[in-house]
Formats: sequence, C-alpha cells, structure tokens
Amino acid sequence: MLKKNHKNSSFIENLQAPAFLAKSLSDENRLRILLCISNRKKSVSAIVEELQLSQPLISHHLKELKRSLLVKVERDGPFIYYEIADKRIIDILKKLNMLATDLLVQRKTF
Amino acid sequence: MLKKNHKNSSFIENLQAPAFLAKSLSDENRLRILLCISNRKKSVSAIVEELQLSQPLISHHLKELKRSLLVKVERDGPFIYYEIADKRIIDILKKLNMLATDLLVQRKTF
DNA sequence: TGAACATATAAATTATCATTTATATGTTTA
DNA sequence: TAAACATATAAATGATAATTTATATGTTCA
Repeated sequence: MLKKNHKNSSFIENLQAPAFLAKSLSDENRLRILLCISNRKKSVSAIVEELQLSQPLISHHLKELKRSLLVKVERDGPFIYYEIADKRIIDILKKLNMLATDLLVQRKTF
Repeated sequence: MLKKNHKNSSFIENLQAPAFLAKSLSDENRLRILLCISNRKKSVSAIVEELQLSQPLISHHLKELKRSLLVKVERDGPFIYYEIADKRIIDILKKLNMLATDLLVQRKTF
C-alpha cells in the first residue's frame, strides 16, 4: 500500500518554523558563535575573545540564538555559559555548506 | 590513527556560503515556492496561481532564489519555467522542520 | 558597602529586505 | 505590425535587522 501523499508529505503547513530557524542561521557571526560553542559550553567573554567581536554584539546574537532555541544558557556565578542546544544544528550547517559548494561547482560546469 | 582535527574540521572558513543559503531559506514565501517546484518545473503564472501571491512578488523571490542558485530556469516560448536546483534542499528543509519541532518540545518539557 | 568584573539592555544609526504599485520587456499570433 | 499575454524590472514604502556606543544590571570579593 502506498503512503498517503497529499502533495509533499512531511510539511506544507508550518513553513513558518523552518523559515524562522533558517533566519537565525542566516548571519555569519551567529554561525561562528554556534560553531564556537558546538563542542562545549563557553562563557560570553570566552566567545568574545575567540571571535574578536564586541561584547554587546555577541550578547545581541546570543539573545537571538536563545530566542530561536538554538542555544542553552546556564549561569555559574558571574559567568553565563552558552552551549549549542542540539548537535543536529551542526549537521544542517555542514549540509548547507556542501550544498553551497556543489551549487557553485555546477554553475561553473554548465 | 585519528583524523586531523583542527577545531571543527569540515569548515571554519567559508561560513559566508552557508549563511547566504540560509538567508535565502529564511522567507516563508520562498519556502512555499521551493516546495511548489520541488517535483517538477512550473511556469511563473502556475506558481502565482498556486500560491496566491502577486506576480511581481513571485518574480522577485524567484530572482532571489536564482541568485542563490537554488533554482534552475528554462524558457519555453513566452513561459519561463523554474525548477528546484537540487533535491537536497528539500532534505534540509525537512531537517530544519524536525529540529524546530523537537526544540519546541524540549522547551516545554524542561 | 563599594570597587571590579561579567553580561545585558537601550538608544541611535545604517543597511537590508519584503511588499506594493506602476511600467517595461519579450513572445506569440492574428 | 499591433494586440494579447507572460514575465521582469523599477520605484516607493514600510518593516526588520546588524552594528556601535553608552549605560544598566547582577555578581564577587576585599
């Protein structure tokens, strides 16, 4: 028996959610932050130093990442630690990167 | 022998490319267009009718999708047909959608 | 408590973007 | 060639977002 296939199975409705996530992933500085905290949690100051961006800018982007649920937050004394909320975020970034590479190659090939 | 792991292997440089793709995926109307042309090529007017958006708006988003290489274009007489450039785009959208769902569940669970 | 530090927030500025309205370009056919 | 149609483009507008600068909040420790 065939799978019920009301045009494009998985979704149709709810494109708002993936669009919202994609928007959060659409800024290069936010991607740098996500990679930076993908292996272990880090304090804001550690991120600031590692990425060489201003502290308010990092805080602003962290707030956005928190709003889209892409990071987890944890306080320890005066420090606030941020960590990636789900490893699949990195998988998706890798796929986006591979896709971008291939699309560019294809464009030049034809 | 362990894989050479200069922090975050796959990328570090070139976050510009995935950020750019993500930006193109960050608009709900563009996602609707991509889904709409994911199975077969369609003319602009067909897309306009199916999605119930104005013709200039559809054209504008198609131009953006073309700029980011996410669609292929083909002319046939007066009609211009657009088609998704790579099926992996849909995979990525599905993954984004699943991730969004799970992140929301996790937020409510804890 | 007050000084030092870590982080967040607010205000201001600039840039980017989605949408609408109006018009132009390109193609077919009578 | 002119009319009808398909699509693209341009201009205008309003909304959103990134960044900077300045300041506030919250924590520790002497």
